[in-house]
Amino acid sequence: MIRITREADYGIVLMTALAQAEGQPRSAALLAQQRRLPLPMVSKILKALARANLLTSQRGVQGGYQLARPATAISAADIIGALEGPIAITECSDESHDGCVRQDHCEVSGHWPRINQAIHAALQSINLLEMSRPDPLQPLHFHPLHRAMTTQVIGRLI
Amino acid sequence: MIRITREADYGIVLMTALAQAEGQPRSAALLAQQRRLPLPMVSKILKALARANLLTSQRGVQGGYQLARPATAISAADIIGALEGPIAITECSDESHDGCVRQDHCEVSGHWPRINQAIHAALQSINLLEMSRPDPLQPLHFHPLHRAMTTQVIGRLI
DNA sequence: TTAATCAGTACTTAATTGGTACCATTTGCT
DNA sequence: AGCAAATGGTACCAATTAAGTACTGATTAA
Repeated sequence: MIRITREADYGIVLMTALAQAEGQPRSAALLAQQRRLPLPMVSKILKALARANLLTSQRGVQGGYQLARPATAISAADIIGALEGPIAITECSDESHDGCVRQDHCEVSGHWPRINQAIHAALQSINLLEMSRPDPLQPLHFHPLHRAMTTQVIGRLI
Repeated sequence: MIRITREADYGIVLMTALAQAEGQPRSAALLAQQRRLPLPMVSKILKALARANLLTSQRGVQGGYQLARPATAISAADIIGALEGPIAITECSDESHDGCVRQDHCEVSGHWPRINQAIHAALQSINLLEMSRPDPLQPLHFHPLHRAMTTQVIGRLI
């Protein structure tokens, strides 16, 4: 129903791998191998995370990436935000709103910030340590949201 | 950072218009004109909302659409879910997870449901009546989330 | 000096979205 | 009965975006 890009998805996978590395630097190649992700993508994503100051990088032999802060101080919102940039939930929510031709007729524009904030708060409430722990609260294939949506939207499975 | 489709965006605009119609049926053409949206899109969206039982429809002359329930009983999650279908936030979160080749190496898969639920709860906490009211709490062009992301992601404006 | 590693950018291909067109069906009105 | 106003359904095209690849440059430790 709401999508993040695969880049952000992979980003979280990689960040959890680094969280489990306990401060040891890990090369892009090793992480790609561990998580079975294509190396060029891994490389690209790690670079972006480093530029967003979520990772520190060390070049050269024995170099690699490590978390820039403790895992508890990195949220899902941090990671997703770093990889997807400041694209808000609708077009009206970014600065180009000033040019929105429907501005005068759009009664909800003032309410999107509230929705955005709610989502942002939800993502910020989940930190990397929580995501890195195995032992999820729920069995692996139980997806409550998905089921809820499936029953609601009859016959429109994509 | 997280996106919904324009279809869902328009959907909320149209639902607020219908909420303000106070039970009077409104035709797709009228709504398109009022909100300055392309008629074919409006038509398509209203049809989907009716199929999801958020609207009732009346064919023929003087027909149109109206809310199937009170505005307080319709949430942002309902509307977005009806229009975007049960696409969860990542691929791993839908039923095809069973075939996910990275399953054994993906440590976060058990945590996505938690994230999805958090977002779903956030969207469900906002109902249509709130969205339909003018008088937003904040001035029209103040977008806290966007600013936060902008400062966080330096040099990667898209 | 050499090999490992990160940094940056440009490019190609595939998928998705936004939007349109068309025709069928239903219904009220004259 | 017939007409016009509506919704219902489906198929389709074009434009945008995302996913993934390739290549070249810069840095560092041994």
